[in-house]
Amino acid sequence: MQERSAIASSATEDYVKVIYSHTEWQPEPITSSVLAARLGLAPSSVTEMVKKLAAAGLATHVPYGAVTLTSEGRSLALRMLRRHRLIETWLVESFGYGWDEVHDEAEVLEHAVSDRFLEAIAGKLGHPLRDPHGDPIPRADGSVEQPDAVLLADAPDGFSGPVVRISDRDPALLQYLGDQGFALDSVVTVVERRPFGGALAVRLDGAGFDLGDEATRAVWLGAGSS
Amino acid sequence: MQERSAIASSATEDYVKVIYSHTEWQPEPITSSVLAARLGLAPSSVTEMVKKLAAAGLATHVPYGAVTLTSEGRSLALRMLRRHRLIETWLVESFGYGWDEVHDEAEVLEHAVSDRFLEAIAGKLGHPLRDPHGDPIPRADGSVEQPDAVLLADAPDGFSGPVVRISDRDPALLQYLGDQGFALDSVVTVVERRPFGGALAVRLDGAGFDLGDEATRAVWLGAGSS
DNA sequence: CCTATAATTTCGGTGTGCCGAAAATACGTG
DNA sequence: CACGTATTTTCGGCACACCGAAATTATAGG
Ligand SMILES: [Mn+2]
Ligand SMILES: [Mn+2]
Ligand SMILES: [Mn+2]
Ligand SMILES: [Mn+2]
Repeated sequence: MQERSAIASSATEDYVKVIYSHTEWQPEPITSSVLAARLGLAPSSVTEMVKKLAAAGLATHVPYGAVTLTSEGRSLALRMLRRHRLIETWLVESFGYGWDEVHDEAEVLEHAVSDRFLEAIAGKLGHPLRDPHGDPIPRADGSVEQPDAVLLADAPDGFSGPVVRISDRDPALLQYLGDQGFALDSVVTVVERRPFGGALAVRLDGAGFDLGDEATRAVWLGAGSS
Repeated sequence: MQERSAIASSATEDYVKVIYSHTEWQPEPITSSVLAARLGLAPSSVTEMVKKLAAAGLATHVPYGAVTLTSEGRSLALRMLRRHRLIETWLVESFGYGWDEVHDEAEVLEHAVSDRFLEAIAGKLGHPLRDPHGDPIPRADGSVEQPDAVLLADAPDGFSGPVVRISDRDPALLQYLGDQGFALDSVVTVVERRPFGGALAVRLDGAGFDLGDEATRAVWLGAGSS
């Protein structure tokens, strides 16, 4: 019999959360260096910690290869994402935070609130299934509704569809896009791809924008039409 | 020029909080061993940590003597007590927690919430000045209203006064007292002290109780009459 | 197939906060 | 005032999570 799922440190919680969420909207498995970059840590630190995750039965790791979660690791990750995203939603709904202001606060609170408290806010919010950025909120039983979506950067000319998700990694970008009128469910149409790796021209509510690489790699569009 | 008040670790925050609150209702300064007991740590750990607090300018310590806070330590303590007690109040008022259920959750959250968040809940609560246990909530500017009070164990026979504070250290005791009808502002009268270190007979809302040592050392009464 | 380069891991080391055992100190009693 | 006891401190050590430098491994181009 192995270690009965012991209480994870907040470092452990952050690792599995990042490992899981990396493959949420894209299939590419995560490598040590990407994991290090996302966590803001040195690669050597990550290698060591990943070994500990493996020893704890949360991850598997082929040396020099990708890091994958075990089913136990996945359920811890889903638990943490539920926490993170419910807290973000609650900060927006109940405290008037902007969608560009919630991430850092949630990043800390997700490790601190009790299950009782978390389920209380889930109830107050009516058990929402997506957070302010369109990321799916796993249910308490670990099930998730993952929407089909196309990265705006990959959408063909003429494609049109609702905004399904905007990555919350860069608050400044979120604020910019919010100011421009981008919101979940607003419909975006790809007008034209400027030549030589230039910007992507899109239309939103009748208005036109040129979006750079960073922006088009942060926005996902749902089932639409070409 | 010394270290500009650096961000304190949650260990540091807990130490100054306990040091300060020990002299809140009683004048006796705190010693290493009492501090260790309150924190649930070994005395040797406390000695070392107190040295670090002193080095950080938060406390002063006469070897083999008492631990005292500097003004900087005191203001950090007040900041933490404001956090702890506002969070406790909020859990009771907005989440239906019982007064015996809030302490542990607050103990964690006090280190995690941002100032913005804390002041938001303070506003929602109407800037209360005492928590569910009667402990004063310091204002954001660091000022406190400390009520005059007598420990029930020290009150003379015939003394009568409103409950001003009940220590939140023992949840089981809080629950018991709550079940018996004890609440802030309910009036308690000391009837008689049973001989040979026995219980203390009190009256509350017409009903009589015999309270043991632990209970009478946890309840404070306000200005009353003999 | 061989090698240069980039990614990854290993290794020695750090800071924080904790512990138990042993040594030092304080203090009440005789 | 001296001594035994209780308190406090010192000391060596540990767990956790991190780092940079050096060593190792993968792999892509020639
Ligand atoms: Mn987020
Ligand atoms: Mn989010
Ligand atoms: Mn409390
Ligand atoms: Mn309290």
